[in-house]
Amino acid sequence: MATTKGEIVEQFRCQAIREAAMRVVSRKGYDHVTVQDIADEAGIAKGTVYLYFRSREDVLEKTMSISFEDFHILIGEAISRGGTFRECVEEVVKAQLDYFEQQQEFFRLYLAMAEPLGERRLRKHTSYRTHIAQLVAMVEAAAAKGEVRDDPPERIAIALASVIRDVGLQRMTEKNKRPLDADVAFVRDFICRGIAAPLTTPEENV
Amino acid sequence: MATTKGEIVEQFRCQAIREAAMRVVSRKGYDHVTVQDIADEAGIAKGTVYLYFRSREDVLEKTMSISFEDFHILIGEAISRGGTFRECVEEVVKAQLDYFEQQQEFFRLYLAMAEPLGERRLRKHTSYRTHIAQLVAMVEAAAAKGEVRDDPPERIAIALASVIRDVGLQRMTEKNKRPLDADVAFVRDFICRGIAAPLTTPEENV
DNA sequence: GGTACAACTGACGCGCCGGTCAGTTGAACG
DNA sequence: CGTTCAACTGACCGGCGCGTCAGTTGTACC
Repeated sequence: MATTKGEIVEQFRCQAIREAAMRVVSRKGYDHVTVQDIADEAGIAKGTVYLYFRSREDVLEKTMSISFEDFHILIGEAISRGGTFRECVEEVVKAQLDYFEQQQEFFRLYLAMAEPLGERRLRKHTSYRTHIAQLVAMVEAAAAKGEVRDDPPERIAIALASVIRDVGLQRMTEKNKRPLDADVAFVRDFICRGIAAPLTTPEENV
Repeated sequence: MATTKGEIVEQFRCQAIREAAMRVVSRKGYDHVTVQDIADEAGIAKGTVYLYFRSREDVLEKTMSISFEDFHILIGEAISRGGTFRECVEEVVKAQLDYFEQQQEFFRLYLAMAEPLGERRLRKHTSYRTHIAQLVAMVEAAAAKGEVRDDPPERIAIALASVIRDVGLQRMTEKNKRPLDADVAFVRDFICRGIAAPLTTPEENV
């Protein structure tokens, strides 16, 4: 038997705990989540958490990594959907803002990870670095085709991620939302007309 | 006597504690600072802290507010130095990146405040809102003169703050620094060519 | 020197949290 | 029904951090 009954149960429990952890992190923030919180949210005893994870940090670490997997795939698809750099940006922005809207819990996790302080995390988390690396690759590809200015791709990628994140955050805290498309267009134009190659002068509007 | 001897001593102590708190926050991050840390850094006993502040939160709150005062003044001056919107942005970017470089302790504090999670802080801190309000006012003034696109000033201000912050952060974590001017120019062009009014097509370079 | 008082100290109380482990539950099997 | 065993539980331990307060120190005034 490839997967025993016990292994199936283990998978199920692990997933339930991670999902609980995600919900709790989204409510209380990474630093303020206790193991008891996670256990309560999952409807199990605290000790049970330790049957499936080594420590609190282990739970949170794995929760983040796995939550980011879907996100990475999503962004990867968005990038490959776009042709020009402008289209790529539009797809990425749309994908991110939409996903943030749908998965508010994940967005909070994303914010927690993007938070620079806390020493351990300080942008060092693998998932976050992977995310940035995706954007850097996108920018480099565009740079090779002469579609973007000759600036460090890391700078551009960071700037892109920053703007998307903070616009997403602003959307979350607003009561009456702007249409998603309006913000997608805003960010796309903001980015593209900010880093468009100097040669191509008359860019389209909206 | 306007200010008694006791009041002078009190002012002095309060300031010493706040400065100590700022240094410790910059090392350990907002959430992980203990009152004992602050007391040790200030060279006093923990109990003494409570003679001048009501609680740990009170120390950190006041530390933030007062640290931001200088910052607000600095940014205000930068804005008033600039003529065109482009110049204003250049001045603000330069002022911020330079200040972040000089006052790394403050920059960490700034990052801690910009962090969205943690409920209490979540962009609600007065100092941070004032900071954004400064930028919004700058954008609105430029919009009135037709220098920027017709997008919500809040969006533009947030985007500006985001880019500056994250570029500053990237500068901090890099070992071999780019010249400050290079990053100032990068952010300025990034912003301006991204939100320049559609009419003025041929913008200058660098 | 003696007194009074403000400033300061740091050990202590208390509650919280991560992690453990002896005990309980319940399912599977004979 | 009895046995076995893995899964699960939650009381408990050690440590930590906030805030307190009885006690100490230093200073000003008599």
